[in-house]
Amino acid sequence: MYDYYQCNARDVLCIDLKSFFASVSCIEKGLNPLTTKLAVVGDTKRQGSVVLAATPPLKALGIKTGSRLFEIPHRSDIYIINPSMLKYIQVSSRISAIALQYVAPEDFHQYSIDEFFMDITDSYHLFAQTPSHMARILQQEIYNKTQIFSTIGIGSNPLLAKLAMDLEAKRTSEGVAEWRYHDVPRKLWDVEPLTEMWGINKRTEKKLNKKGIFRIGDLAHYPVEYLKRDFGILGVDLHLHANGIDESIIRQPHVIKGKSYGKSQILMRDYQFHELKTVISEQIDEVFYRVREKKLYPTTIAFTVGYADKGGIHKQFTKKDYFTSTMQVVSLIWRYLEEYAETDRLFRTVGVSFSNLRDSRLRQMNLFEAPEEVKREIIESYLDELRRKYGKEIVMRASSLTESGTLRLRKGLIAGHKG
DNA sequence: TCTGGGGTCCTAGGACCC
DNA sequence: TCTGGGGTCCTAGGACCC
Repeated sequence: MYDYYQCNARDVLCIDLKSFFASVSCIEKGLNPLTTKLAVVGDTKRQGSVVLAATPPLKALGIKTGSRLFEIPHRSDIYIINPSMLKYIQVSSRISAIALQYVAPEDFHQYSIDEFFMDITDSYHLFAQTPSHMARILQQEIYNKTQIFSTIGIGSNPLLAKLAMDLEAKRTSEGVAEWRYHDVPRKLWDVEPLTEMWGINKRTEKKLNKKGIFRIGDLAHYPVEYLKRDFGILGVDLHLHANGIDESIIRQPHVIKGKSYGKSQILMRDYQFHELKTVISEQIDEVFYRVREKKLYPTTIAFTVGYADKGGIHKQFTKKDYFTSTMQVVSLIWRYLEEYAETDRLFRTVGVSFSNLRDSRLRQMNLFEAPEEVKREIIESYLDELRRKYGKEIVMRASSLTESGTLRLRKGLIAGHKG
């Protein structure tokens, strides 16, 4: 047993916007999310497309996030629509702004587009009697101003707040639940299967089951040294989390270790090998544009291509200096693929990712750098200006106009979704 | 009836240096 | 000459999140 008196004792809220994409899309159409059957899917034209969000009445029919479009029954009372990412981002920002009326920015953490944390320890007194009261005030205000329902978990640390939200608040009609350390044995330890808990998915569950661990309580009582031996740091985290312990404090955000920017796509059809070069170029162009906007250059670039049936190639390259142009990266990748890809097979997925980013402002001009390189950089920065002025898609490579180009199709898409 | 897209973190093993 | 060991960087691959 742990001495919970030694642990963080804060008042943290974890707020989840209920069926967010689906709700926003309903509201946009003047429909009520609580009574309408609506699903937002990645792309309505693809039968295999995944469901990104579904309203509660549709979920009641067995359709959930991750279901496939072809699993949704053909019925006149079911709406199936494409995402409107711009709209979702707008609504999400409005809601975050509401939350920021109640905490200082450093006590606020946006976890994803539809989930955020607030440490209200120092501020809730100004607005409410108790943390739970504060949660209800916030929930009500979000609803009044946006028509979006939220579920809120309250806990003594971010983990307990998240667990309270996932495992209890979501299942109640009011959508608020509070978990303190003393609730852990009663509320957390009976949880089963293990995948119910944040941080445990199928693979880990399987490995834990082999050890005879089936409930979170089993995990909490399993000797931590064995978990450490078999799972490393993750094993220690599993042990602590099963005991409700999480020492992170929102005001001291952890530094992200290896930030990366990437772009990946599942292609609309199977591609032949020679067609890939265009797509890869487009992706690299886009990611370069994004990192340049942040005044960064990558020292490591990675790419993945997946065959249509199965398997694929993943490779990363690191350059002491750093990569500065699309051409440079494309030719490196292409040379590799020409040598190692099975060029007579068909391809279905492509992705690139940049990491190990360096601040370009610190850049020292390398006197030995090929003049061609410098020229390309100048050209790219000029094109960036055009992109900023007229939008990312205004500048297309000539190859994008060929059959294999995807840019024209993607025009009007944001974050890979139809906007 | 294959296929969302964007991320983060961890580990193991090899290369290389002192 | 069968031998040391630690630090750092890099790559591949796995796992999980929303």
